[in-house]
Amino acid sequence: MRTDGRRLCKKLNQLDPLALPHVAAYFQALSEPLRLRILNELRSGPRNVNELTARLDCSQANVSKHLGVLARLGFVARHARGTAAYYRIADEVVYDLCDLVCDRIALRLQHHVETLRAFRPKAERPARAAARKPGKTARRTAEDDLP
Amino acid sequence: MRTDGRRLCKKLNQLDPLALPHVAAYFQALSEPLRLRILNELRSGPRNVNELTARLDCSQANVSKHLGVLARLGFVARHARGTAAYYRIADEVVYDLCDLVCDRIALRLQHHVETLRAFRPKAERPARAAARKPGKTARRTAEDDLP
DNA sequence: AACGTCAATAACTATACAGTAATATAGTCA
DNA sequence: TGACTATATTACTGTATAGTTATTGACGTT
Repeated sequence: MRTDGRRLCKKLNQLDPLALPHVAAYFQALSEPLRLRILNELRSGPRNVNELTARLDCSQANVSKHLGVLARLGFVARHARGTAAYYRIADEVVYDLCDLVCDRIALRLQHHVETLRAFRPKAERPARAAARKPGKTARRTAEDDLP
Repeated sequence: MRTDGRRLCKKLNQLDPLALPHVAAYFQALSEPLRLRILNELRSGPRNVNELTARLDCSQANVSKHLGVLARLGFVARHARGTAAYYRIADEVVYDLCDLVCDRIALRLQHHVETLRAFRPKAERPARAAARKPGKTARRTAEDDLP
C-alpha cells in the first residue's frame, strides 16, 4: 500500500487534531451492528439492496440508509444495474479492523473465563455477586487494573 | 498472541451474530474525537485525570466519563495513587486500529486531490459545483464508483 | 477534626441517529 | 403511455449519549 515515495501522515499521534473527527467518523460507521452485518454479507460478494434486505431481515429503507453511510465513507461502492443497485466492498481494510477487534474481544472473554474459573472450584457461589448499594455515590477506590 | 491450541473465534464472518453488538461497542468507543485525543495523550505514558483535563482543555467530569467508557471496554487501565487516578493504555491494539484508519483516510484524501487535479488544468472553475435542487427528491442514477 | 484537592457520579439539556412509514424517482416491461 | 419494481429520500419518533453543573466521597495536610 502506497510505496510511491511521498507518504501521507499515517500515525494517529502525528495527526493534526483537526483530522481526529474524520478518524472518529470512520469508527462510528463501524459502530452499528446492522452495518457490520451488511459488511459481513458483502464479504461473499456484491449484493443488491433487495438481497440484503431479505437476508438481514430488516426494512429496505433502513438498509439503503446504512449503505449510504458506508458508501459515503468509502467502505462500499455502488454499481447500478437496471433498477437494482449492487454494492460491493470498496475497502478491504474493514475486515482487518473487524478481525483485530474480534481478536481482542476473544482475548478479553478468555480472560474473563479464566478469572471466573478461579472462583469456581471452591464453591458454586456466583462470582462477583457483590451487590452495589444503589442511590449512593460509590466512589471507586483501589480495585484497579482488573480488566 | 494465543498460541495454545484452542483458538477462539477471530474472523468477523465466523462470528455469532450475537457477538456483533460487542464488536460494534468496541468501535463506538473509538468514535468520539475526545476519546481519541485521550488515547493519543496516553501514548506518551500514564496520565492522571487532572493532567488530561488540562492538556485537552475540557471539563474534568467529561474526561472522567470518557475514561470510564474506555476503561469499561479495556482500552485503558486505572491505577490510583493517593487521590489521583492514573490511566494508562491497557490494549495497544487501539493504535493499530487508529493507524489503519488514518492510513485509509490519507489514501482517500490523496485520491480526492488527484481527482480534483484532473479538473483544474482546464480552467479555474471549482470542481463539482453542480448545485443540488433542494426540496426535490434527487434519486441517484449512474454516477457510481466514484469514491 | 477541619480543610483542600482530586476524581467519580447524578441530574439535566441538547443533539445525533437508528428505525419506520410514506413518498418520489429511475428503469423495465407490457 | 401506463403499470410495476427497485431504490433513495423525507419527515417523524424514540433512544442514546456528549457535555455541563453540582455534588459526593476519598485521600492528604495542617
